[in-house]
Amino acid sequence: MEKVDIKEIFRHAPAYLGQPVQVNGWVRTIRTSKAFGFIELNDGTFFANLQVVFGEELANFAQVAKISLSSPITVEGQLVESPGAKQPFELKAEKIEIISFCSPEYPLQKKRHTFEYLRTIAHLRPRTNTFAAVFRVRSVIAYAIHKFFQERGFVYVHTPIITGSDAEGAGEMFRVTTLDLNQLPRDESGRVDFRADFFGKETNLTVSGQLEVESYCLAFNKVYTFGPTFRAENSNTARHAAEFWMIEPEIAFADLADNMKLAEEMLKFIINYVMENAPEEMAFFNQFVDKDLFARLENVVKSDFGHLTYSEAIEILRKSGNKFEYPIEWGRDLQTEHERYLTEQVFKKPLFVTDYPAAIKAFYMRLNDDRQTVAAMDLLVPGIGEIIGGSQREERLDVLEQRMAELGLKQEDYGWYLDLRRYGGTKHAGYGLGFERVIMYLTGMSNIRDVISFPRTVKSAEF
RNA sequence: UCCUCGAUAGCUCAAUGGUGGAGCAACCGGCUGUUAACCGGUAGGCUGCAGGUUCGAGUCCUGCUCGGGGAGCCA
Repeated sequence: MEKVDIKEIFRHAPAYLGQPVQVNGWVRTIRTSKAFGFIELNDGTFFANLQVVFGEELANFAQVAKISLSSPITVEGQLVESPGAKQPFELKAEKIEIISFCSPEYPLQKKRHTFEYLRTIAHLRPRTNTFAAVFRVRSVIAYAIHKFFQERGFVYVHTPIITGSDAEGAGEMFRVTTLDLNQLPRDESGRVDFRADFFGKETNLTVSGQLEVESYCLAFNKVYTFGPTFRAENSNTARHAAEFWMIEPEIAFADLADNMKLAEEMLKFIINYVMENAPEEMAFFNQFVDKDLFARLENVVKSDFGHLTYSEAIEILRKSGNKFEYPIEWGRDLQTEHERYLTEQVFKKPLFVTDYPAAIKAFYMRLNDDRQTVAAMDLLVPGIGEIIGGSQREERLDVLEQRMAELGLKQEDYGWYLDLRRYGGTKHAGYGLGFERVIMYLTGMSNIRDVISFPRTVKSAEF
C-alpha cells in the first residue's frame, strides 16, 4: 500500500478519494465511543491533522481506543468524504498498527498551555500547534531569504564563527579557549598567556560577520551572510538572545539609498513568499496569536516605507508635544519610546531613519558632507522596533583612519580592513537583519525565546 | 544591570492570619459521528528555597533562586 504524506493528501485530496493509503504519524487527540472512535493524526508534514475513523471491526479495537496522546501509529485504509463539518475528508481505517505507547506522563495535554511552561519542555513543544507553525515558518523564511538573494545574483558567504578580531565593537563577546581555567598559564607580567591557547591568541565567538563580508563584497560585488551570531550582553528582554541568526547583505558600487531599496524589497519579498507558502500556519497566527497580523503585513507589502533623517525625527518628536521619559536632544540616540512613537503613531508603517550623528554610530559608517552625521540607517517597524541596522561604509582611507584615531582604535588591529580601501576600494553599503526579529514580525510571536528551537539567554542554556 | 509583578496538584488558577479547593490531564467505567467531544467515579500537596514575626503563616517581614512585563545595550 502506498505510503503518503498527510500534506500530499490535503494538497491533492481528489486524487486520493476512494483510494487505499497508508499514513504514519502521531496521535494528536482521540475521541472514542463504545463501538467507534476518531483519531486526529499528525505526521509532521502538514499543519492540519488528518481525521482517522476506526470501528470495532479492527482486530485491536480495544487497544486503539485506549491509545495515549502522541503515540506513533501506522494506519491503512481508504480516504473518504467526511460527514463531519470540520473536515472535508477522513481516513476510514482498516488496520491500525500501534508502533509504541506514549507514556501517560506525557506533559502536553489537550488544552492551552502557556508559552512560559512550554519553554520548560522545549524538546516537546514543536508538537504543539503554535510551535509547529513557528518552526515551519522559520524554515520557510530562511528559504525565502536565500531565494531572494540568490535570484538577484548575490553570493552566499560563510564568515568565521570564531574570530580573532577583538575589536568588532558590536557587543560583549564569548571567549573561545581550550586553556584549563583552573590552571591558567601566565606571562612575565602575570597576565594570562594566550600564546599557549589553541589559536595562540585571544579568540571569541563572532558578534558580526560584517567586516569580513566586506572583503568578499569587493570581490563578488553582491554578497550576503546568513549564520549564527553571539552576544554576551546581559540583556533581559523579549527581543534579545545570546545566540541568534543574522543576515548581512553587502553591495558594492552602492550608496545608502541603494541599501534601503534592497532592504525594503527584501522584506516585502519575504512576506509575500511566506503568505504564499505557509498559508495554514499564517492563518493560525492571524487567528490565535495576533488578530492584526494580516492587516499589518498587508500594509507593509502595499505601502512605501517611510523615510526620515535623524534630524527631522528630532524635530517631529520635539514638536509632538508628547511627554517622553527621555529628553529629545540632537546628539542623543533615539530611545525605544521615541522609535515606537515615530513608527506606530506618526507613520504607522515601517520607517527608515537615516543620517545619525557620527558620535553615536560605528567607526566604519561613511561620514556625510556636513561632517556631523554618518550615512546610517535603521529600519523601525511597529511592534518590534529596530529590525534592520545598516550603513554606507566609509571607503575613503584617510577619512576612515582619522575616524579610527578619534575613537582610539589601533590601525594595526584593522590592517586587512584598511587594505580593502587601499586596493580597489569603492563605495559600498550593507545592513544586518535580525533573523529572529523577522520571524517575530511575521508571526506575531512576542518573545524571541519562542522563535528559537532551544534559546540561549542570560542564565539559561537548557537542553 | 535597573524598575515592577509573580511562584499553591502534572497544567491553568482559587483560598479574610485559623483543618489548602476547582477545572483540565492521569487512572477506572459509560456513551453509535466526535471536533480542546460528553457523562459518572478514583487518586493526586513538606504551598519555589532559607530565615524571621505570631498561640497559629499559602497569606505578614527579610534574603535568595527562577519566571513574566517594562527600561538600558542591540539585531
